[in-house]
Amino acid sequence: MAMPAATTLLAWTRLLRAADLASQHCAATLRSLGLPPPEWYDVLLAIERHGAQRPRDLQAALATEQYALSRLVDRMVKAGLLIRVPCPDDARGHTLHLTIEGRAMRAAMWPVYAEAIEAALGARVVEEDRTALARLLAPLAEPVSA
Amino acid sequence: MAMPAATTLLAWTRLLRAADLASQHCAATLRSLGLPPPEWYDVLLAIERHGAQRPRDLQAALATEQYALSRLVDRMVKAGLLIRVPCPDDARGHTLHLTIEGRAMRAAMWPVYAEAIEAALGARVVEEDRTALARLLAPLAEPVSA
DNA sequence: AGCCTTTCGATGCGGATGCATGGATAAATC
DNA sequence: GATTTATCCATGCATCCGCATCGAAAGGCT
Repeated sequence: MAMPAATTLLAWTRLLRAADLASQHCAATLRSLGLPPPEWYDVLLAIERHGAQRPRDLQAALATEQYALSRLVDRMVKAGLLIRVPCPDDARGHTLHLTIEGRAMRAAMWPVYAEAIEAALGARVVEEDRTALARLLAPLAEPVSA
Repeated sequence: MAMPAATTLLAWTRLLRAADLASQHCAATLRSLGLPPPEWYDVLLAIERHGAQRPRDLQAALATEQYALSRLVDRMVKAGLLIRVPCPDDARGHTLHLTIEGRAMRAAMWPVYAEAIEAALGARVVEEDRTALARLLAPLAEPVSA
């Protein structure tokens, strides 16, 4: 029942609040322009960068839950941005490919996403402090058990 | 369509990931012991500290959405931790009071919550860095428009 | 007083999440 | 090669969230 240090509590509340505000701002900005939420961008980008992938690989890369990704892919397939192609050497799985529309959507989202990130973070913290922030957050961006 | 600086993107991803991991760890720890989620603690603490309050005050203090708080209070009332008392000078509203059980629940949650925070943050970042982190996150813990 | 605007809090509805589980295939073990 | 175990992905179910909106009561204005 050790009471955490005051600095721990302060850092804790600010960390959670800052991340919440930032992601909210970003999601709201995309939404206000009729664009899909940030997660969609992350999926589209991952596939565009590293080629067609299987769900389990995306799952690891994006640090998302298995069922959450499964349903996210469902929605993106339904929206015509992704297609599921049966995996030749593993009948359990499939690979996820971008459609033309998927590629176009990623391109359309980027300027908006980038602008939102800039507004939420870049424009509010100077370069030097962003570097320090990234360094301090590095250990926290790894799983707790590790 | 300005591309954010590399340091901005790095800080961005780490911020979101760190907060997600931290809050996940905390929620999972409470849940594994059959305790309510962190938001419940925040409500209980706010009322215990500052006395009975109206929803709109809690809403400001906890930075939560109006409808989210409304339903959160519903659940907590149903669980017997809170009661809604009609407001004498404003027939639209009511004040939220802790029950005995509510007080007991807050006390029961604290050691677990504290331990989870310590594990997720306190034990992974030294005092000096926690202070720096809190300072760097300060501007980001304010609404984006401000 | 009578209206208009604002504030307070709840809620219907569609959609997303978390948890657990299921069905199918692949890999390992014997 | 047959049986067990592990992996891959989907899904039923309950809960929770987000958005919009609503009814009721205050507060302002003329």
